[in-house]
Amino acid sequence: MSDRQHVTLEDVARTAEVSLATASRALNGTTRVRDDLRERVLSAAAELAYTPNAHAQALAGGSRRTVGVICHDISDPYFAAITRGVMRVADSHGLLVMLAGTFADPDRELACVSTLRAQRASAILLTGSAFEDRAWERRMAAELEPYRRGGGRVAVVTRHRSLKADTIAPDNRGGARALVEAMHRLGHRRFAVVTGPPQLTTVADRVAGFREGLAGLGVELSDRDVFAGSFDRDGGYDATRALLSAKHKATCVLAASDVMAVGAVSALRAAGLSVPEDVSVTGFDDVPLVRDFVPGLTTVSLPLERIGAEALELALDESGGAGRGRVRRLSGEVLVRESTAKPRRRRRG
Amino acid sequence: MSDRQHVTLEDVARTAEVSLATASRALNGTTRVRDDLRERVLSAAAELAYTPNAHAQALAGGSRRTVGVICHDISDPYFAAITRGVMRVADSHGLLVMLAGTFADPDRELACVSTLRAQRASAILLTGSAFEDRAWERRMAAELEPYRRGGGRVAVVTRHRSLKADTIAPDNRGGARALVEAMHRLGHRRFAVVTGPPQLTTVADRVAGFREGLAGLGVELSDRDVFAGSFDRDGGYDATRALLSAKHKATCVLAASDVMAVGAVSALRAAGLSVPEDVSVTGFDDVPLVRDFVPGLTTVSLPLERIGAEALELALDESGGAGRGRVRRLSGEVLVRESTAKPRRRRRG
DNA sequence: CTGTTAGCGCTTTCAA
DNA sequence: TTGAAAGCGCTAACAG
Repeated sequence: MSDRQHVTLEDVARTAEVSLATASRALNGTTRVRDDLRERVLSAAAELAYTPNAHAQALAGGSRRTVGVICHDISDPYFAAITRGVMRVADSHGLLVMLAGTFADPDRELACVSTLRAQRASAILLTGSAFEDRAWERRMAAELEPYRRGGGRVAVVTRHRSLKADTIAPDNRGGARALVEAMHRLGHRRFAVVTGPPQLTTVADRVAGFREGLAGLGVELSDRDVFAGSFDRDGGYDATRALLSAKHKATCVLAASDVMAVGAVSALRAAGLSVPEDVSVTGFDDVPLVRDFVPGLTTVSLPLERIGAEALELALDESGGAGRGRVRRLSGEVLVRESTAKPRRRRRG
Repeated sequence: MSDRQHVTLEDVARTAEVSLATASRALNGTTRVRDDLRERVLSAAAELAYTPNAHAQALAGGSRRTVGVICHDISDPYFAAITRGVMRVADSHGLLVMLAGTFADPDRELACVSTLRAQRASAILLTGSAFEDRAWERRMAAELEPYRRGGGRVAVVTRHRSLKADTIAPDNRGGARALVEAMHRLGHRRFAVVTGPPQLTTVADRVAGFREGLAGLGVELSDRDVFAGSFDRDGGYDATRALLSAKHKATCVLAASDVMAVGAVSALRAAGLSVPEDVSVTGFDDVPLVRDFVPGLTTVSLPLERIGAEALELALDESGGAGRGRVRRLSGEVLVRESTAKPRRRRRG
């Protein structure tokens, strides 16, 4: 009650003229409390604008009311959509989301786990790609292991090799394969890929899918057909400029994400080319706002919000082999829209 | 060390054969500790994969390592950009962001503050609009007041009447005024507004700005020129459909946000109209991805990331009248792009 | 510089 | 049912 001080349960108990234990029980509904006492406690709490100290609660062995979400960049609509899904589920469980952004920095990712561990988050969700890096994986595993031992739950989105965590696995590879098959059907034979850093498993899987699908159709995708930039809009723009300077003759540019595709289209336009008349462009993800682009972006649609929601549900679900690498696969759907068309100079298969 | 248990500072101290206090000091660097002892503590901590229990730390009067951000919907690029700015600053202060989404529900907003209060967040940032509702304001103030008394810091983005909190105030009104003036200069005389719920202060301010600016130019904006929907893409779409069914003869549609503008453009297109040939459309915010839309959206550019960053900085800054309603104004800039053109049937002023 | 000790605010036995 | 009391893990006096 004094200045710059919190109202504590003790204040409430005193005001209500009951013991601490009774006040606690009345507030939490753990045990039956005589009605009149409960009333007194409740009104005292309201009167004093009491809010329990979550730290004290957590420390006393009570609740773990938070979950941690680690993403690369919340302003990327891919992560924003996933996080939204997480938040919906968190909300329905009365959990608060602690959000950490790593800006795709492996070390920061590790540091975030450590912080979330310190916060005793009830679950940690790794929503960004893993990094294809043995040493990193080892360190991450070392960080996660004691967290789990302490009762923490972990779920990851996309493949995290050797982390044996519960996983929500969007079918990047299969989606990529299906996409190139559709483009091949449309008549395309010369492709280029505009992509992010290959160490990201998401990127690696998608590119592998492109390559596989094309190989199955007798089209080879060499390293000279792959242009990498940062995994964002500007990366798409830059990689496409590189492609243009290399005078690549692709009739179809495969971007590793919708956001990169947006950059790609802009770069193409800036160079005086039109989409899809001169070049076809595809994306990946089907993120919300991009759906309204004109021309509509051909892409692989992923249920982003659901991915986030299921990641948290999976982490929270204690049943069946919990924590021991359960994998839930989610497939994508190829959406052919107006950013792709038959290539100008068509050749028969 | 036993199963399903956390490694505590005591374990570390025991392993390092020092006292609890020494272990604490070695880890936190609060006081000088003999080098060899510190070494022992550090290596014991590393060996045991020790992570301090943030709850215990907070409870013991140590750190407050988190800040709370309350937004309406993280998948809205407006909030995503602001939150990104917040996270950047949080990161540089070693703070973790606790993110709460209210989906523009006033009650949930209140509940979020309460939760964040319980978590003893060092600051709470209200990034969504306030609701123009006396009762709500009172309740919000009642929730915030004890939080502040306990040393909590509060900052809000956009006007929150009677909350007398530190405020980052983007100049919605002035920006809106400047925007309509630019459109008037282009030759437009008949306007319609596609907007969100008028209870949101952001919406109210922008519409007021439109109205004011137009009035100054001798153009009246009546209630029949204003079409409201939800404050998102679909709201923009729906409101525009309503506008269309009402056979409104606007030559320029003023959307209350970029995201709504995207919906508006789509609705117009679906009705067979082209932008800007048949109708001009403007947005507000200049959110990232929309910058790549074609036609480029005429809008008022707001420094969203900076708004988020400054909100947290302001909250954290204890100097000068801290907490007592300091206001930092940020102005927007009118960006005329290709979604607006001279109206078909031009008339002289 | 190091160790001992008293809390921080709450939950939860254990008795009454 | 209710109350007293023992921690949860850590920090910060306070002595040594």
